[in-house]
Formats: sequence, structure tokens, C-alpha cells
Amino acid sequence: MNSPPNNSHSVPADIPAATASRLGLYLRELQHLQRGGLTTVKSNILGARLGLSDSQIRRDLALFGEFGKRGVGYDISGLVAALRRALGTDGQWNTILVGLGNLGSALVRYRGFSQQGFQLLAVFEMDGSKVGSMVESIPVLSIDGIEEFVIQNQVQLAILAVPANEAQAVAARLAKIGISGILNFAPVSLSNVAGVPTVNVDLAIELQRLAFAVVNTAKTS
Amino acid sequence: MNSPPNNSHSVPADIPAATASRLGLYLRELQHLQRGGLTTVKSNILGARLGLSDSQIRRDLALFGEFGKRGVGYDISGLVAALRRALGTDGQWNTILVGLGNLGSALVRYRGFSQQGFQLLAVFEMDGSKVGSMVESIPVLSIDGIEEFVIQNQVQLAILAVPANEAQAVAARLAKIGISGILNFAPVSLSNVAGVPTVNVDLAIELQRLAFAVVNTAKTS
DNA sequence: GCCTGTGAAATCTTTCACAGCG
DNA sequence: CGCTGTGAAAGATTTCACAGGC
Repeated sequence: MNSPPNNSHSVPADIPAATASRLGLYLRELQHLQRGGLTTVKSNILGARLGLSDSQIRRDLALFGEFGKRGVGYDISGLVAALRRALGTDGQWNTILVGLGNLGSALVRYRGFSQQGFQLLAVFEMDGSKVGSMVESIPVLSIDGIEEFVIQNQVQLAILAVPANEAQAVAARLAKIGISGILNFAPVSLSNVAGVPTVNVDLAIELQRLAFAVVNTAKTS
Repeated sequence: MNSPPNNSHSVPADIPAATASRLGLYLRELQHLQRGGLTTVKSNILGARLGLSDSQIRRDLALFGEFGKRGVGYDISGLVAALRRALGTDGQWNTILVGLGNLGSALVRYRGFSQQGFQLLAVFEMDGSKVGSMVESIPVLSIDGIEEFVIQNQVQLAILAVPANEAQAVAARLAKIGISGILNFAPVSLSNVAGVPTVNVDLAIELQRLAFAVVNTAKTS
């Protein structure tokens, strides 16, 4: 009655949130297998490597529904392309980094971003002493001009690596000029950024998560 | 028939995984409110700040079931103590960092860890040129002696900030001598660490998650 | 009167189990 | 025969809605 247009190579209409949270993991592992020279992988193998059940792998990958062959497994290169399309990382994202402290300095040198299509165009700093220099061939600019830069360069994503007490103000400035997304490393909940998708990474919270997992693992032997 | 002992101040018997994943967030926000001078908070306020529904907040906090007062809200300091106990961060965790590259250097300087009870005892490096120095009053040691150090100092947690191709080997060495938990920043799925609780943080995956959120937010206006 | 705590309903996610294609 | 794709069951999580204590 209502078969969708179903163009080949289209992104599945709606990806459940739980599945979406695993797409990056699938992509990373599949690219790893690909570098190892494999061209197909079975759900039980992939599941074992990622710590997921084989049926969960099949459920997730069946959404893309054209890469599995019964008796054989999944076509890796087709899946890699489909996952990148679904994640939105098959193109380039214009990205800036705000904050060149300890964490910001590490992030600007991180290779993994550009490999996945995130192009770092500039770093913004409050501390005038660093402004004007280059880090890893990326210009360090004053925060004063951030709005103009974002608009002129069609920047879509901002990575916030500023102190907790500055994060809110920076996020608000970026939200105001219509940034598309924020990756926030500051240990605060951002408010007043309604409508701007935000992903939060708090290093201390991750360590707490680990402590919890340790305490709640009174495994036999 | 089977009322549990229910010592006051005990940790709830079993905390659902979904709730557990939010405890760190609750703790951070409650400590923030506490520093602001508040002593109580209502579920709708806390929910608005964290982007969660008020009923979800109540469901979660009712597990600790002694800090809410009808008509008033939740007692912040009591909850903070209960959350720290539940997370296992009411004591000290002996922690080491492995890898002093870009990310490792940032992590060793990060203040948030010790504030939450994670004491960094040493940093381990493969690169001999850094071995023997101190970073932020923490000794930089050779990876060769990591097993002996972990055992002698009763190290429970290890933070891995080594290159992807070295992570597996380091994790295996640590698992072998019975480390309690691993926080892995290397962009690989660790295997052969069966039984050791592991939390993975992959910065590129977080940025992909953001890209996905942006692409799948075709909000009206 | 206000806001928590919680049954019950609704929704979402995972697992089971097996038909069926390659 | 081996492995995917998927109905159906089981399980987990969230939301609704309101009784009831402060």
C-alpha cells in the first residue's frame, strides 16, 4: 500500500536511536577489517569483536538491507559507504575549535577528525598571546571575530574545549548565528542553545562510568 | 515477605543500566547547583537543565528514595553523597595513565579527575626520552615496569591514551595482572580483555554522532 | 497547593528461533 | 549447509496520570 520510493543507495528512512548510537562503532570496525584485507564479514564475527550479539548486528545492518548475503556475510565496502552516508560523514564538515588549553591543544593535533571528513578551519582563543600564530597549519584567531568567521566560511560544527565557566557564553554566541552543531568538552550542561544539536563529552564522567562498572561487576571468579 | 535489610545510606540494590548512564550527569549538575548555594531542587528544574523529562528525573532519583520531599523538591547534599556512593567515587581510585602523546599530555593536566577521587599515580611511556621526568608532579615511568608498579601500588584503573596499534597489547598486559578497569581512548575495539570492565571514548565517533544528529534534525523552522 | 513517588500504559530495544536464499 | 532477514516474544525504558504526603 505504501512502499516507499526506495532508491538504491538511499539512507534508511528512520534509524532507531539505539542503532544510531552504534553506527560509528560499526564504521570504525568495518574500516579496520577492510584495511586488513577482508571484503566480507559475518554477523557473529563482527558481534564478537564489538561485544554485541549476532542478532543485534543483523537487526541493525538489515536496515541498510542490501549488503548481506545468506551463507556468506556482509559486504564490507558497501556497508562502509552506506554507514558514512547515514552518519552524514560522506562529505566534508567545516569545523572550528574553540579553546587552545590542554585539551584543545591535543584536539587540534588529532588526526582522526580530518580522516572522517571533519575539516578544521581555525582555532579560536581568548588568550591574546597565542592569537596570530599557527598550530599544525591551522590559524589561531581571536574569539572576537568568531561570528564573522563562522558566517563567511559556512562553518557548521564547533568543538568547545574551553573552561566550564566560559562554555555557556561561547555556545550562546555560536547558537545565535546559527551554528549547526556543537561538540562540548566542557563539564557543564549547556542551556539556551535550544535547537542546536549538541553532543557532550565529559572526561570525568567517563571515568565515573568506569568506576561504576567496576563496582557493579562482582563476577564469579 | 522479602523486605531487604535496607540500611539507611545503602546503595540501591540494582540500578537499571539506563539510569546508571545518567548518574554522572546528575552528580555534576547537583554539585554545580550546590556551589551556587542551593540546598534543594525540583524535578522539573533539574530536568530542564539536563534536557530530561521531570518524570524521568523522579523515576531515577526515587531509587535513592529518601531525598525527595513532596511540595519541596530533592535535598541536594544528600543526593550528592548518595550518588557518589552509588558511582563508587566516594573513595579514592588508584589510577595510571598510559601514553604521553597529545591526548595523554592533556589528560595528565586535567583537574577534573582528582576532584572526583581519581588519583593519578604515574604515567607510562614507550618513548624513552620522556621517561624519568615529571609532569605536573607525576612521575613518567618506562612501560617496562608497568606490571610491577600496578601490583605494588594496587592500581585499579588505567587510562589508555596510546596509539591505536599499541592499545591492544597494553590492555592485554594490564588485564593479565588483574587491573580492575580500563578507560580506553584509542580508536579500536579491545578484545582479549574479557572480564575487565572497559569504557571506550573515541573522539572521532563523538563527532560522527554530532554529524548524525545535525543531519537528522530537520526541525520546522 | 505543590511536588514526589509510583502503578499502569505506551514505547522502544533486544533476543529468540526459524524460514528461506545463496 | 550456513548465514541472513525477520516475525513474535521477552525485556527494558519512558511517559502518563494521579494518589497522597508535606
